[in-house]
Amino acid sequence: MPAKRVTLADVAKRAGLSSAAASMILNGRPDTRLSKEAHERVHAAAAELGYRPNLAARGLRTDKTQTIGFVSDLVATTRFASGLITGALGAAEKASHVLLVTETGGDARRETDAIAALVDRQVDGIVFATMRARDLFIPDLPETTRVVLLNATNTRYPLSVLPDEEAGGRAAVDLLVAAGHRDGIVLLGQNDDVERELFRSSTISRRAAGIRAAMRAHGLEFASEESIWLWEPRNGYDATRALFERDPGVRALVCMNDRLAFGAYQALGDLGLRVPDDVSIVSFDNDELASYLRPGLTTIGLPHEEMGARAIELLLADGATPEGETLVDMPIVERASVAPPRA
Amino acid sequence: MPAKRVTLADVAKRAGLSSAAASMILNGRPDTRLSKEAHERVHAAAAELGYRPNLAARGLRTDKTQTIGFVSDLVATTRFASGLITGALGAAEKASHVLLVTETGGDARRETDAIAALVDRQVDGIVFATMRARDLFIPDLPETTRVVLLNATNTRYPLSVLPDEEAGGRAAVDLLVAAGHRDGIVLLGQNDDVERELFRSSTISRRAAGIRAAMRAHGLEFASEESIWLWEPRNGYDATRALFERDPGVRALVCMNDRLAFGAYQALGDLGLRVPDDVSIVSFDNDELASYLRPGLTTIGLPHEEMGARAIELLLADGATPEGETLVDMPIVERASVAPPRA
DNA sequence: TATGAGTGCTGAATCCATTTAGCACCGCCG
DNA sequence: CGGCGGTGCTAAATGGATTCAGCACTCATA
Repeated sequence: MPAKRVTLADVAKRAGLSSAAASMILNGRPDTRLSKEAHERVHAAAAELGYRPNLAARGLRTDKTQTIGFVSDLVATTRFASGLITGALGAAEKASHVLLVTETGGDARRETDAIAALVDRQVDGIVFATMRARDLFIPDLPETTRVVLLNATNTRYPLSVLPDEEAGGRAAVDLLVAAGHRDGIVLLGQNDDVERELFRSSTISRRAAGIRAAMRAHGLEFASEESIWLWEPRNGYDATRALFERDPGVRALVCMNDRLAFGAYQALGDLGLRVPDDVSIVSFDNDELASYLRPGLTTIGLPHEEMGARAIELLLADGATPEGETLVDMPIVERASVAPPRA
Repeated sequence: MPAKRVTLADVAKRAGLSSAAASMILNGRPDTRLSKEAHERVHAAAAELGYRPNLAARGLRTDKTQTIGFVSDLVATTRFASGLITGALGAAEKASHVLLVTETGGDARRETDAIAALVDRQVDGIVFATMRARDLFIPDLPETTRVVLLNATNTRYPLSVLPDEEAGGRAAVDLLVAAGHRDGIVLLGQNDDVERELFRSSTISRRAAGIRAAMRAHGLEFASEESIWLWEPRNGYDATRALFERDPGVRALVCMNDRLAFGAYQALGDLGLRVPDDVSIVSFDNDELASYLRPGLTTIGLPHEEMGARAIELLLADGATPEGETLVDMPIVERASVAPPRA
């Protein structure tokens, strides 16, 4: 690239036309009456000079920047967030847009600052993503700013993209039932009696609702429900050990997430029990972990990337926007942790 | 926020001054001779109206956008990339900058497009990050664009940020030696005889070099070196089983990464061997996994976040820039996988 | 031969903040 | 009283693209 930026005026001059004409031609305006020759000359000149429009100047005039703000509470911690970003990045790229990414740590002040920074840069729209789907607080925004919520909901902004947790929950149970399980099924992580008042997050309650609906539909009941506050491997381990000491007849585990399942694997190993011969396991998230486990963990995946992509598509789709929630299917990834119950 | 954007002219009018004066005051220009009253009136007006400068307009004039491009080959796959981004995001936020993030998948064409998109938006600088530190290809850029490489090197752009793998490699071996290991130490993942010609990545070869240097310094030799092409748990599992079938006298494993170590844990478990009583393990990366393992894996961490932050700091530091490579210390995270060798 | 429609294009305003050159005024000195 | 230096501020240009209003022509029609 040359030292001096090539401007539209340079292109116009080389083509022997006004910059007005050059602008219209390069933007492919339909109703213009410029000659074929003019078109050719301008395009040739632009190509020869390596012209690239200055988007700051264009943005100043048109109030469109081809830039989308992506506000996330956490990108580092979970792979979930980076999946969302990757999906969003891909969709944005397809639409020749670019993503201004910010991270707020869930802190209201940082969130306000981040939004100000984005608005100052005239983003065309903002995607708010959160890791623990909740009703998100959103500061005031210019009315023209389009907003899509990703893994979150908000009363003021109706457009949101969520995983279809209800269906996912049902799928998990169906998997077990299809393998022949009816008794000794335990729900690991959630206990509605204990947690009725607890705010976990709206998507998690849908997951639980789906699980319960499927159990009812099959006329089954959980042998027990284990409430676990923190869904980390260590807690899954402890809960599983305690569970089997109390009730050795457990044949299947529905784990609320893969980390819990990972802990369960470890506990089962220490107890001399084998997956899936002695106990079957289904879980949620399709964490990286799930593929590392031996045998592979069957899990209902969180469709991060597709969700990210959908959010951008929704943001960019003008006109026919599907109001309300967009539910994205959770993929059922069957590995090797489910088998018929031992006789 | 009001429907119409507040412009500098609005502020100036309300303060009873010209926009030139308002601009100077709001930007805190030092040598200006405007009165104290003028300062107060302008600041008051700006506050009352909620004035926010239009950065597109400013950028057009000043060629500074307070925006940094972050080009990464992969953000989704490894947590490594998101750590880099998080670190970069934090440092950028401190400096009131914002990050335009793009992902290229390592594809040259997407890379070129991404850079064009960033240059079009007049970014102040670009950070190129790659997951597998390599000599990165970078298309032509305007001469004024500052560039920092993150986990990569390039002959044309000397500024780069890398983990101090050589020191990290030495630290891993030192840990084992300090616990009393001298014999039966195996290097899992790398075999210089086999891989001499193989291009893995420049940082990995430094890691290996550090490991070897420390062994030499202690007057030790590996009982064996296992070459593994893909550093995934499955491969670590297979290699470890084969290793112990061949040589049951192995007392310690230096794993080239945590996923390999994870596989080794699984294999050891299946073989009835315990970590760290029967065999000690040190590894690299401080993957999320490492904390999930039982007992916790002692590992030399990749300082993602600090690296990301340093890259931004380097980019923004004008003047006294440390030419060349900035090496970031790898944290030694001691958990429970190293113990004195069994007698 | 005006009149009108159509064709191909341009001039100038506009978006908003920054910045340079310089105006108007004051008090003071010789 | 003329001139000089300092003080406090403003007009206008600038950056680059978009866009509206309209100019200068040609050709056909009444």
